[in-house]
Amino acid sequence: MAAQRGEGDTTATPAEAADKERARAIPEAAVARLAVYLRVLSGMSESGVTAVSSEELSQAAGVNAAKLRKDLSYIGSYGTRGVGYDVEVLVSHIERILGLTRNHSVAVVGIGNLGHALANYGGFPGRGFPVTALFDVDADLVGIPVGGIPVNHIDEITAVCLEREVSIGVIATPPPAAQSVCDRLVSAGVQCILNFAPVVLQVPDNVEVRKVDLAVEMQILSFHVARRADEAAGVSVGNNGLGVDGMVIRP
Amino acid sequence: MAAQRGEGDTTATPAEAADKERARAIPEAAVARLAVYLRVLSGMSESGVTAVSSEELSQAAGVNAAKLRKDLSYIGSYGTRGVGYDVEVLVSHIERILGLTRNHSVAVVGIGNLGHALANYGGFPGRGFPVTALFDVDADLVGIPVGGIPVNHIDEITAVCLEREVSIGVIATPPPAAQSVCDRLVSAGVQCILNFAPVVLQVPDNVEVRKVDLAVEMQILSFHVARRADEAAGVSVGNNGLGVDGMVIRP
DNA sequence: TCGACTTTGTGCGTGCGTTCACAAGCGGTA
DNA sequence: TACCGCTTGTGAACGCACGCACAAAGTCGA
Repeated sequence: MAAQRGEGDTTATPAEAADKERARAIPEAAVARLAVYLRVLSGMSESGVTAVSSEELSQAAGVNAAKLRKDLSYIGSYGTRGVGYDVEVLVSHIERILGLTRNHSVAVVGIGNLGHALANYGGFPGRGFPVTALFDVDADLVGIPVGGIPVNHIDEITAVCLEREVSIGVIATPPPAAQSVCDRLVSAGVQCILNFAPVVLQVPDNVEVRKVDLAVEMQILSFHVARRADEAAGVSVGNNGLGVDGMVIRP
Repeated sequence: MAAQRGEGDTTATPAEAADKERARAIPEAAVARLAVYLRVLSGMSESGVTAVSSEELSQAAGVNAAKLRKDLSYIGSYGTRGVGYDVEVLVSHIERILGLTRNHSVAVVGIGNLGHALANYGGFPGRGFPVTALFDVDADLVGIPVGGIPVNHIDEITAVCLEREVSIGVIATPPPAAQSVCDRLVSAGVQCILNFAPVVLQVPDNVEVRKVDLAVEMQILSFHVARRADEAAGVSVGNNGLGVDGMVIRP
């Protein structure tokens, strides 16, 4: 911890090394937004847009312009002052930082409703994530192709994942099976797991887990709607119908 | 902004008002975790567990014990020192804070692969979110029941949502349709939207949007795997193969 | 009844992330 | 070539959230 930002590295290609060096310092939240910027930029690129200003891009991505510039500054200085950013240049740099240059192959475990949906996505939007393996416990499903890929039995996870060099595992199983599936994926060398099962997974330090829990998302929304309803009902900070100092905000 | 925490409210039921008062102060991040605690607690309750300490609960939820206690303190003091928390009590309080006492009915728009999966969830795990309406543009789908609910045409969103008092809208359409669908939901009075389409939605201030973007999640994972690979390759802070001070951490 | 132990609730310091504001830099123009 | 206006990149201040560490408070046993 608290490693001093020593600028004494002299090995490797200058630009490359600088990127890797920087990758550590990018805040988690900024990484998520970079992915959004990439999506917007890709759309612009397809529409023939070649240049964009931070103001335009930030609006399209739904964030603050200053925040966008700071986020982009984490990956380097690729803009032109007085002009803006070259769309293609930004796309390629963000892709490199996000590690999208290497092709990640994805395995989906649990071919239920959600698993089907994921398998049929077939190469997630924004490309670069080909689904190359599917697994399920149900013997009736084994061998049947879903989205063009045949389903393997769950016991084959380790072998198949090693063989096809799967780098990202997606868990879409019922909750009780999730941990066991996770363990198998880990033992197959998978270091990234996207978990749709409402379970807290136990993994070694070298494995990254992201979870998507639809019920949690719903409950967060529910919280906000409840808060809104309460505010509307006038149960706010000593609010008796008037503003704090008798002033009406946004009449 | 900067409203002083005035303790001069004398209206409404004491406990209720205190809750609403507090709801404003709960950090966004804490709300998300409360939902996780609720899930874990529900599981414990079903297993017959009646009491739990912050240490146990925090481990089950995968967070720091101190953080858990702080999160729970946002909703009130319902623990017993020297003992712990009563599971049922916590469950009911978290449910109230998250607004789960009122039944939210959910509409899913876009009955493709993902929409099917969502519709078949039928009342999301952890109950309280009954799916009561489905919509799609495809005339062939209209009338066909999915997960027990017949599909309506997308033009009927406003009427049906108003009639069934839908409070949460889920957008699972292709990207180009998302904004238009969103607008219709909003005009039907829906104030909470869960958006699976990779698009930045424009909504009025009084509407809450949460987005789930699978490609973004993948890309975040990709970033981490890339960072790990770089570290392993030795492109770290002046690392020449040895630890910072020549010591091997975790041999 | 009293003491010792256990666990909660929270005040406070620290670190991270966001925002502001402005200097630096570049293209266009005369 | 020199000036002007526009946009980037970033230093610095702010605010929030996290985690520590401890006092408060309750239970259990003697």
